[in-house]
Amino acid sequence: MAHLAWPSPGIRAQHSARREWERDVREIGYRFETTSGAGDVARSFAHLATGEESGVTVATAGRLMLSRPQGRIAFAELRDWTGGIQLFALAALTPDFEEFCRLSLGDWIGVTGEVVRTRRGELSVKVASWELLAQARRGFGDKWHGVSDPDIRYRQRELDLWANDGVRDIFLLRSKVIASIRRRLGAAGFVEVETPVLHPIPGGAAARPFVTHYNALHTDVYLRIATELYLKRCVVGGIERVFEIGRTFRNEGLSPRHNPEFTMLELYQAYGDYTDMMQIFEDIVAGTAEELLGTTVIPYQGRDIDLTPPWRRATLVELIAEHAGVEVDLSMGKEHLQRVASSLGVPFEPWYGPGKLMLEIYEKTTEAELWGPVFVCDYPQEVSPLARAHRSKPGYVERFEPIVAGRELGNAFSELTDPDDQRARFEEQERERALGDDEAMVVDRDYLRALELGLPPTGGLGLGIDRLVMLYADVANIKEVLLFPALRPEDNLSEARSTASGEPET
RNA sequence: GCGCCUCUAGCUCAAUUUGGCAGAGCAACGGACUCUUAAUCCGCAGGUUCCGGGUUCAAGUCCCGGGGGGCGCACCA
Repeated sequence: MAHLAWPSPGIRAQHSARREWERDVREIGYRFETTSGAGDVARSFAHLATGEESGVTVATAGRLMLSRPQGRIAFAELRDWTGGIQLFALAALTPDFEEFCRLSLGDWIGVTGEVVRTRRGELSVKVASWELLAQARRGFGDKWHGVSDPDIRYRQRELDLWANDGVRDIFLLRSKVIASIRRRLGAAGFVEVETPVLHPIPGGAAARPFVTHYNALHTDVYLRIATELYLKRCVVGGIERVFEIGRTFRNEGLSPRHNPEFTMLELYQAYGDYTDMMQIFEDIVAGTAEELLGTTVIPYQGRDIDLTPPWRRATLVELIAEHAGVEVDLSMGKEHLQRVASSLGVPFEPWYGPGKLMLEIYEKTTEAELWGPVFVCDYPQEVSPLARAHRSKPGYVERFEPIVAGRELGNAFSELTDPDDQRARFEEQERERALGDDEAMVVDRDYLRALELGLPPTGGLGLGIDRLVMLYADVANIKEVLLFPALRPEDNLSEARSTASGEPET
């Protein structure tokens, strides 16, 4: 829907009376000490029989989500992040009973009282005292339907978190996923580090960066598009098992699967190669599923995904043959692969080499068909400037992408360790940039100097945390796993309107 | 960036095949009610139908332009 005008007439009219009430009648507490969460109370007294009074007094706080005043008696539902519990108020027992009945949905209150189960069987706190902690001057949407408008849900996530069941659970799950990965990697001897977000030149991936300006140095800097090069410099420095979970930024369009800032795990292991990385992928993805969801077979968008290791391993060439029905190989040469691409309706630029052509064919015909999980192995060197040449297949590198539900979940390779080879690859990238590839890499001399100190054989991987959480949470849109996804700013709307209506821009 | 869909009260949704007084439920506001479970009942109020033009006696509805969002394509993880 359209953006939300504020303050809207409805809001003003609805709440002027309540502002009076708050100012004149009710103090807002500074502090409230709870003995337990609302949901914790519900769980620990679940055994109470109908009509039974526990004799135990608790103090708990949260938002009022339902209110059913009924004359000399009132029921309400208090909810906090542990769950919910019914409140049971009596005119004869509850202080300021009339005001308690006037509370609005969404108001925060703290209550103390005995835990009882009502005659109708609902576990409740019998309110012996209560305190207003904050007023909700805006509504929380329909109490049955919540708020379904995605624009409101994403722009006002704080409202969405209360109004729609399950939203908060996704973010609690996300937190647990990241905690679980940290724990697993820590147990495997990996050290977590933090490398710069502001890069003098963007590197480690093929992507367009965001540019910003560093005043003190009178120079432009780039928001990182990957953590890769700094992390491998850590390995050169002797941090043999290193990882970072951090935000990376890519200056590209929004989609249900892309946000310009996203969270990536990158990990590097000295003395390892890409086969070690496959094992780590399986351990993280299946292990975390087992730990948090209780199973390695998870439902996703109406189908099951079996994450149980070991995952299928197949080469890019094999999978293209399976799904596109064509035999391809780098040895066929550029012209032949162009003809194959044309016959499949795959568009390409004239400067694409055989490797880029092969990758395009894969991405247009095969990738989305792979339900997986499957490790797609052995990419053309041409499209993998940081990966080490395959030990037995000329023209290819030791690289794989794990594909689940038709999507790349990450990327991994046996790292290129030879500084001369790396320099040549960077220079090749610069030639491609000159030909029109604005995502091609540029020569990173700091990185080359590091390689000249000696990088041992190293396996590395990247894993998109947002996409992993999407799988676990069974959601199709990345915005569902980002608390505050990128949206067009509302502030631009009035400006856009005046521009559209013919007023000159300033 | 391109294509398709969509936008009506604070929220969820109605409004007859190009058109004929813009409605309901919930929330809010006033009242009744001593065991409710989306409580119920009575009353009251609530609108720039996303914005700007146009066609028409008459536009939420039809046409043009713009904006937000969703989905798809493209690019990427």
